[in-house]
Amino acid sequence: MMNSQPNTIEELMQRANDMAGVTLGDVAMEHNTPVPANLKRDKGWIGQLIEMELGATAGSKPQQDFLHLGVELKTIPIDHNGRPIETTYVTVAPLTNIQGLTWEQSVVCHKLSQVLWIPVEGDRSIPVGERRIGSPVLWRPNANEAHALQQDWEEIMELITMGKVDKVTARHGEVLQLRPKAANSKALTESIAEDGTVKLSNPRGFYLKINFTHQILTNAFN
DNA sequence: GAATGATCATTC
DNA sequence: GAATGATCATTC
Repeated sequence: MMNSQPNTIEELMQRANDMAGVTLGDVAMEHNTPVPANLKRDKGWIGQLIEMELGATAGSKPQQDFLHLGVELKTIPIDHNGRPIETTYVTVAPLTNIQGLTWEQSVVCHKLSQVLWIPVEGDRSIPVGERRIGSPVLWRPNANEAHALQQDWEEIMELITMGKVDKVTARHGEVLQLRPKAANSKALTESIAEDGTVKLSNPRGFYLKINFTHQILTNAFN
């Protein structure tokens, strides 16, 4: 069961605000969806449940969840202090055909231009169905945040362009990092070699670091 | 394999 | 306890 697409940001925010304080179990019941005992084999379950509730366009397209509203949806697990428990996946990193690609043209920039954050209790000691949804945060990066993101993105993409993708670790970047994003460490995709030819590497994704998303949530509630 | 949704689990 | 590298389910 899927709610209809919201027509305006106001409508989207009203739905998001209506979820605040509600448990995942309550939302799941509305959608006749069984609640998993844990997320080991259902890592995307919460995200997909919230998509149903808010009427996000289901699909695997590399674009914002609410394209007509210019909004990307992200659920984010938080601990009892409101600090994010996990980094936030943004998108797959392009490893080929990237000559001339600018920050402004990048999928990272587009997806992060406006994000609706839905905090959800993520402590593993709380049964999934009893975890409560928090107050939503509609965020647009301010000048400092946009600059930090662009800096990291440009530094990482430069290394990829130079054929050094396999030398980039999660330690690169202040707010944005590159990490594996694949079924497992054996998965391969084309990338650029140091001599400019094509080679194979483990697919990577861009992730937002915890300190960055924590600041976003903190700024919104203070 | 590639894209979505992410969290798990081992290592620091 | 936090962060990095590894992994899971699903769709096409």
